[in-house]
Amino acid sequence: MAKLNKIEDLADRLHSAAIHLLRQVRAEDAATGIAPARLSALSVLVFGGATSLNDLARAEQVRPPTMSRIVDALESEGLVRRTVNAQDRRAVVIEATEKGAAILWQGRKRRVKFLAKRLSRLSEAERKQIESAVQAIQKAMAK
Amino acid sequence: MAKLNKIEDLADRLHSAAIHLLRQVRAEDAATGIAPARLSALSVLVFGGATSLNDLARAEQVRPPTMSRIVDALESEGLVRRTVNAQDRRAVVIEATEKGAAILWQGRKRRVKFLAKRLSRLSEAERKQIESAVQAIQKAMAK
DNA sequence: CTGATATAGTTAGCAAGGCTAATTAAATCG
DNA sequence: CGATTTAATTAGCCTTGCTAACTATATCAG
Repeated sequence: MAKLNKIEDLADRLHSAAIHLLRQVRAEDAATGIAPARLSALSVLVFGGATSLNDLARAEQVRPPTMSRIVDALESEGLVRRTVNAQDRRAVVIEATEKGAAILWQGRKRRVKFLAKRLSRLSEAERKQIESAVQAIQKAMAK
Repeated sequence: MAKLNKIEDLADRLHSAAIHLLRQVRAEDAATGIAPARLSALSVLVFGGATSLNDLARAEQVRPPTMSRIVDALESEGLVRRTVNAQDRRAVVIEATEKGAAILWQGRKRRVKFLAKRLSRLSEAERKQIESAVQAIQKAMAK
């Protein structure tokens, strides 16, 4: 009843902390005026570059029809652009427009600044602890 | 360009780690057969006890009509029970049924076990780092 | 004590975002 | 060249978010 439960307790608290953190950070996204799934897809395009629809769907862990509709919405808002892939005319190339990239950047800055402000409440030592923990978490969660 | 950017870099990495972690953990919930918003509301009822509809909506950060519908669904699945509050007959008391609690418990165990398994890949020292970081994160994110 | 106001919850109706099944068009393979 | 596979879309469903409007009960002011 000792070790395992201790790890499960830690898992539980880490889980809660992650939920709590993301809830607050996501609230900042409202200021972009872009709905969550759209913003997330746009982020992949801005930071990862142009992709096909299937790859974008995979990256966002949704099915292609779902992503097709999200791209429709982003396109009609002028935030992304669809072009036919010349090498494979079945496929489309989706990329962020200038406008899309600019809006995403503002939102990104807002989110990171919010979290940074919260982290600035801590001591340098506490931030170092988080720094180490982030690495450990990445290691633990790697596929 | 020194300190502030360093904190923002940390904020960025912490944010990514939280997203990555929750994405994987949530995938476990599919096995419960209960839709996400319903599962989350049920969790509040099981771990926090009976509440009014408005309180439950507040706890889940949604509006009352949204919660009313979620409770409808949970009720028709036999996972929660609505009764009239005798002190204030406008209000309802919502509580988990035995069945609801049992199903939630299984899902909870699955989720925590999944995360614990990932954490068990780490050294005791790395888990200690996460332990400290969780406390620091809670402190940083407190209202 | 009664009429006005406030509060708890529901209903109606809309939008976003998830899914599967079926379709269209292009590429590839035998 | 015909059959199969692949990329994307369309159609149609469900869940979950919202606001506005409604019902029923409680409370408060005169």
